[in-house]
Amino acid sequence: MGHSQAEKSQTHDELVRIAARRFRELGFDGLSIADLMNQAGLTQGGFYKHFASREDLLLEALTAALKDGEAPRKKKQGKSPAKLSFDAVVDGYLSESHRDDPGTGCAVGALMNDVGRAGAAARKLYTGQVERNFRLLDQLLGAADSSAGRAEAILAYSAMTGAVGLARAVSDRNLSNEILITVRNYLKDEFQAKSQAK
Amino acid sequence: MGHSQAEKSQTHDELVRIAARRFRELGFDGLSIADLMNQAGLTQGGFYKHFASREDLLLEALTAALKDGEAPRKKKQGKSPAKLSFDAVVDGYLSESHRDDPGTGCAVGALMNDVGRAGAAARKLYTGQVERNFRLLDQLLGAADSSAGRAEAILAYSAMTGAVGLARAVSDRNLSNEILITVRNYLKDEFQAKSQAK
DNA sequence: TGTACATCAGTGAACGCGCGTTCACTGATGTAC
DNA sequence: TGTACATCAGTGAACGCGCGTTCACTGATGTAC
Repeated sequence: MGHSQAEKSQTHDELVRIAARRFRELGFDGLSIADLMNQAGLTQGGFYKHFASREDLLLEALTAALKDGEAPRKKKQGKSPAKLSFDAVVDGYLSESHRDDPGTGCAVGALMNDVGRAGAAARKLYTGQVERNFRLLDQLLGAADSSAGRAEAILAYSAMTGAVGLARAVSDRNLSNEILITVRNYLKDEFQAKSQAK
Repeated sequence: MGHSQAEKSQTHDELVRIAARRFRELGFDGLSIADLMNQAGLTQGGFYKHFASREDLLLEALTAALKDGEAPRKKKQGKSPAKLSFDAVVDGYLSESHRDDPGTGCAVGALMNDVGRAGAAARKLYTGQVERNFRLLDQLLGAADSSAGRAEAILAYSAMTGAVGLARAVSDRNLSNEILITVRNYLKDEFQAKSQAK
C-alpha cells in the first residue's frame, strides 16, 4: 500500500469527486462515510487522513458540486467548449439527460431543499453560486435594459430549477416530459426571442 | 392514562399533523420516531399502535402535507375562504411568510428534492398533487386557449416552486427577497395581465 | 549509491450513540350479565 | 344500576444495526548521512 504525496492528493480529489456526485444524487443525508470510502476502494478509517469531519467533506464536496454544475450542461457529448448561448443553457438544463442524471448536473437544483435546511457555511457557498448563475444568464440574455435582463435571469433560473425538481419527483413520465418541454419552449420563445428582437 | 376510541383517532390525527409539518421543515430524514412521539407528549413505544412502520407514517404525513399545502396560502389571517385568484395565489406563494414557514406551506416545493429520491408510493401521491395544482392554476388563469393556459400554469408553478426553494436556501436576505419579488411581479404582470386582456 | 530511520496514507477493529422496531406490562375503557 | 372481565392505547426498557469517529498498527515513501 504505497502512498506518495501525489497519490494522497489524488485520493483526496477522488473522494471529493465521488461525494460531489453522490450528495447530488442522494442528498446530504444519503451518503455515509463508509459508503464513500468503499466506493473509492478504501476502508472507512482512512477518511480522517483527508477530512477533519463529515461536515468538512460536505463543504468541500458542495463547493465542487456547485462548480461543476455551473453553467449547467455547457458541454454536450463531443464539443468540449460548446458555444454558450441562452438557448443552449435552457436546452441543456431542461433536457431528459439532466433530469435523469442529477449526479453530474446542477447542484443548485439538486440540493435546493437540502441547503435550505443546512448550516450557515453551506448556505453561503450556495448563495455565491446562485448569484453567479443569475449573472451568467443575465449576460447571456444581453438585454439592452440591464435591470430587465436580471429580472428575466431570475425568472428563468427559478423556472428551470423548479421544473427539473418537479420533473425528477413526478413518477408519471409523460407529465415529467411535459414539464420540461413546456418550460423549455416558454423560456426560449419568450426570453431569447424578446432579446433578439432588440 | 385513558384511551377511548375517540381519543385514539385524535392522537393519530395529531401525530400525522405534527409529522406533516416537521417533514416539510426537516425533510424525510430529519424527523425520528422518538422526536415525533415526544412532540406529541407520548413515548416512542406507542408509535406502532398507530402506524405499521416509519414508511407508513411517511405516506400518511405526505398525503396530509400535500393536502394542506394545496392552493397554497389560500387563507390569510382573518378571511377564511379568501377569494382564490391567480394574483392571490402568486402573492401568497411568493410571500416572505411562506418562505419563512415551510412547515405550514406547500409540500410540493418543500419536499421536491426529497420526493425525487423517495419510493414509488410517495412519488405517486406527489404526482397527483402536482397535476391538481397545474389544473388549479390553469383554471385560475382562465385563458381562452386552454392549452396556452396549461402551459402558463406549468411555467408559473415551476417558477414559484423554484423561487421559494432558492429563496429559502440562499443566506443573503436581500437576494432572497429579490427572488420572491421579481418572480411575483413577473407572473402577475405577464400572465394575469395577458389573461385579463382576453 | 547504499543503509537507517522518520513519516504518514491507509487498515480494520472498536467506541458510544441514536435509529427503527419489539415486547412484556399497566390500567382506564367498554361490554356482558 | 352494579360487578366481572376482555380490550387495547400508551409505557419504558431492550433489541440489533449503521452511523461518525478514534486508535493502534502496517509498510511503502522520502530523507539524512
